[in-house]
Amino acid sequence: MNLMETIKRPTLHEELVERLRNLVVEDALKPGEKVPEKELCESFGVSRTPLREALKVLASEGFVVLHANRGARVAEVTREELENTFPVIAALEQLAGEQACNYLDPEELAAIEGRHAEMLAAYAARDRQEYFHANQDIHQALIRAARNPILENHHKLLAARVRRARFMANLSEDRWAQAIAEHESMMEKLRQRDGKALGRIMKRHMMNKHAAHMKALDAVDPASGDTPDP
Amino acid sequence: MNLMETIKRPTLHEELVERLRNLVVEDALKPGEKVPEKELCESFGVSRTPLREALKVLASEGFVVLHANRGARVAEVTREELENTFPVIAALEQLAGEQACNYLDPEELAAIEGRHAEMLAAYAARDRQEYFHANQDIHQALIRAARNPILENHHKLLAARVRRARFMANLSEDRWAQAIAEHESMMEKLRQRDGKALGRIMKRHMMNKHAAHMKALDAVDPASGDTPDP
DNA sequence: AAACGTAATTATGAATTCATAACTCAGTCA
DNA sequence: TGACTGAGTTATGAATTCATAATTACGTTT
Repeated sequence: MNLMETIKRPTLHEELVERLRNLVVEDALKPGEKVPEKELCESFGVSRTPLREALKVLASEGFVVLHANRGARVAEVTREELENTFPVIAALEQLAGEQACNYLDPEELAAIEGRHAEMLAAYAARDRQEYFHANQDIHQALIRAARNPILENHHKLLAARVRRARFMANLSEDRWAQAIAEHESMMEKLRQRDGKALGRIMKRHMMNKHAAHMKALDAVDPASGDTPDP
Repeated sequence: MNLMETIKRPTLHEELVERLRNLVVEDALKPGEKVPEKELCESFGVSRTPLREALKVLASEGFVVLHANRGARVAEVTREELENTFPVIAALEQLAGEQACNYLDPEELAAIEGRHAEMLAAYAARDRQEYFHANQDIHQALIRAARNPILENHHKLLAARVRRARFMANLSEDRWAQAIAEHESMMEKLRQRDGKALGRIMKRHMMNKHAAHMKALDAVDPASGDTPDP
């Protein structure tokens, strides 16, 4: 028989992990904020047990921090964390780029080409929202093309952590243009199925993003953690 | 004041995550086996709540698999998982190697030299147990030298998953000699603080380990998942 | 005897309860 | 005024309870 791999019926805690992680990544729960266990239980209509289970896994993923007998707080997005996270993502993207070219099928390439075109359109229209979405989809598709769920999983978690920082650093015009150029090169190498080159470009692309983020952070908060004085 | 960073009093679920993960990695809980919730509660002297919390995070780490209404089973170590995991570890080790040379201080180098010597002694004495431990310590120290907790954390999790496979593949004499040679090169590059070269070697070292594991697996189970016939 | 159906049992997910640590905020004293 | 104290309140970690899905055991039918 076997109509489906496994019936998709998520348990409460699985559902909650997804939802809470989104709240954190989408900045609905602000860094440093105490996670309001009670409120969330009521608004989700669940008891504390599954919610606390979800918080435990979110903590292991680094989205919240647990303090014994003092509950959970949303993890801060620190400069140090970004400094550490980007290089790891870059390494994973490099690997993904190398592997993607081995397995990519025509439909996948077509889908990526399409999204790439939409991203260019969003750039032309200066539509940051749509640009981010298209950009994210492209990276995700490239990672997926590597056919490595372990890689995909770790990348997804790290990418989510970095995505939280988009509220801190606004894309500069220069960086935006540079990113577009990098994506053009990526598409070129992808069409040629040149994995090594694609990997190198994706790594550099990510390290440039890293640099841009750090520069933007410097502009806002030069002393890296000092309290800003107004 | 501040005598300690933070008082080290792990909550039950944290303690349980560590202990259960060790049981899985050390093969006390066998792949595919149902995790005996009740038994473990009794033997650890805790209620189901913290134990189940621990299982949730172990599941997110990939050490157990949860089936709704059907409890937890120890994750299988499949060929496919190994095929996927090794390249990711290799990518992380490459990054670690590159970074380690930037920050390594003399005491750290001395400690690694010491452990390296002990590893050579274990090799000479054909002491697999001690060899594995020294080897593991060296890799861990190199990762730590990169001063990147994110990298360290992800590497630790992946390394633990692969460590489970050591029961499946016995180190061949050839591979052992090759691994020793690779470690000699690593030490050389480390002394020279040649990060790029160290990274390359560590990556290759890991991919060679990967190949050795796969070869050993082939010898035991050529059809990759078929039931072996005796 | 094999296959099916059904009742009893067990195991699991989730809610609830409970003991205690942490926090709040008057009241006290320097 | 401002720091300290301690009762009262709240929040948290963990145990327990509860409803139900899954499994097992057993009987029935062919």
